[in-house]
Amino acid sequence: MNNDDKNVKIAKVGQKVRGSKTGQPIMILFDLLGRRWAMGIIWNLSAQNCTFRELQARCDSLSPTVLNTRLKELRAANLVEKAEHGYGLTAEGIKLFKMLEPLGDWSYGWTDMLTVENSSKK
Amino acid sequence: MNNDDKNVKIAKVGQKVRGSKTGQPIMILFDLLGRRWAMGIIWNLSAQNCTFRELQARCDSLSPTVLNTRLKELRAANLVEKAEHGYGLTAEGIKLFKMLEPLGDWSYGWTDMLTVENSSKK
DNA sequence: CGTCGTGCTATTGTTTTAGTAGCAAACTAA
DNA sequence: TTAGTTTGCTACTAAAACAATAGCACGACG
Repeated sequence: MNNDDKNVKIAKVGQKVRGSKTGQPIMILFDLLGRRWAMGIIWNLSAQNCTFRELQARCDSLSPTVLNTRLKELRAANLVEKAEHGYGLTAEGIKLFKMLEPLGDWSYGWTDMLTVENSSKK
Repeated sequence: MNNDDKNVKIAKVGQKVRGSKTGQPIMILFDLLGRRWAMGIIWNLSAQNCTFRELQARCDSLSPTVLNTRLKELRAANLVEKAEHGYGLTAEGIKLFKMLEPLGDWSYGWTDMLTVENSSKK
């Protein structure tokens, strides 16, 4: 079961990340989070633990291929783990979420601003 | 010059995002930031304004195709704008960066933990 | 005039993601 | 026991995103 995880590409410090060759921690993190649905999965799991299919439903029916890939990556990154009821965030995952949390409120004002801009200009 | 921006796909509130059909602001944001180098560009611009090529160099020589696409998206999202010296963050972009900033410190501990884990668990 | 740096497009090939189907294992109830 | 569900996940194919490289139009400078 853990053998699969060996194939998951999570960069180590100093190693090349997909695009980034500097290997700075922040870039490794951005590389991981900058994959489709990575942050969405963390966001949804923060609300409550989910089974594979629940998570899939919450993430707008994303394909199981991608969900499984993301889960492997996030588990390899020690942000997500198998829990009682499906999957859940690890302690580190919760810490990360706490830092992302403010984005939730901010995003409302941000999208409002975009809407106003788009409708007012010309 | 602004005509190009019309083709940039940034979801409006309530609209479908690439994968997400819920159209929640936070998912729109995650969709935008969850594209390659989006957060890396914001991170680099927070340090100082950069010309197109400087930014390219800082972002590990990412292809101009992608850089230009990201810049269009981020400008459409009102997070990045043309500044005196190349490109820079908007006021909103700076706010966003302030929220991402804690990730920088945290990521060091996080990658350390991963390294220890990987080397200790056979 | 040449030549330099800038922002950017075009082209081609590779990688990622989407979309769908379906299977093996665990559980449920008859 | 056996049939039906649910769960986690793999296989396959097509579409989209991205990488890599070349190079062009423009303005500044000599």
